[in-house]
Amino acid sequence: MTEESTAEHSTELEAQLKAIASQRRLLILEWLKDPEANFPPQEHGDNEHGACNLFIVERLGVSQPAGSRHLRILTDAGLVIPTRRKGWVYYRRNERGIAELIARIGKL
Amino acid sequence: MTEESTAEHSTELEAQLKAIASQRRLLILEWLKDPEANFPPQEHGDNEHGACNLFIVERLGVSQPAGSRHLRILTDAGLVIPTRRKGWVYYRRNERGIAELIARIGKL
DNA sequence: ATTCTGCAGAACGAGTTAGCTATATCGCTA
DNA sequence: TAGCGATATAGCTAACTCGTTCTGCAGAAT
Repeated sequence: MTEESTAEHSTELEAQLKAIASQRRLLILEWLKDPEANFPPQEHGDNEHGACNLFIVERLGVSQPAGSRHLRILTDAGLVIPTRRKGWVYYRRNERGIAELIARIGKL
Repeated sequence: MTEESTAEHSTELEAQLKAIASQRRLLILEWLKDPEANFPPQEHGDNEHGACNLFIVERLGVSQPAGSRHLRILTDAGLVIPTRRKGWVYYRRNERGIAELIARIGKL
């Protein structure tokens, strides 16, 4: 940490902006607003953790590695949170990170 | 227009997001908040129209064509407004466009 | 223990982006 | 009209993005 220059800040903001500057990733964030409505049923309670990689990949219509990378970019940007559970990885929105990004952009 | 799918929306939003997903273009927008403070003096009143290409280029530390393209990307995204005047082109923030973008992102 | 399933990484190709130099255009001035 | 200064475009290269397929790894199930 101990970032003092604004350059680091800008770099992080830039990474977040690039993360959402993609139609597919915008869709993922939109779908994750309501996992139960947008994805097939999962085991009881698992929707609380979001949706698993496979469902997202299928709905995006891209290969599994491609979807995996999109989710990684969103994760690295602090916009989604992965949860490993019983062999699957569920992704849910990081509302805090998203709110922070929105606040930063609001100062544009 | 009768846009039926949300794709059109997303595409335009995506273009705007890509426009600001660049450190250099973020800097331009920041500097244009206060042209008088960030750029050399120009003819009386001209700062009201923003700053000319040359000053922005010099401050960015890139070649003139590179700066020109950054400004074009911001213009196409509706985030800055060019004003031709006496052989120069002054650029100023398009506060309305910026506010619209911020509002859209707020719905993330 | 082996096998199967879900996810992530490596490696590659196509398309895009960002920088440069050189050249063209455009408006003002003489 | 000719010339000059400020911008924009053309053409090129390097680097990055996003898609693919193939491979690797971890945990569950048989």
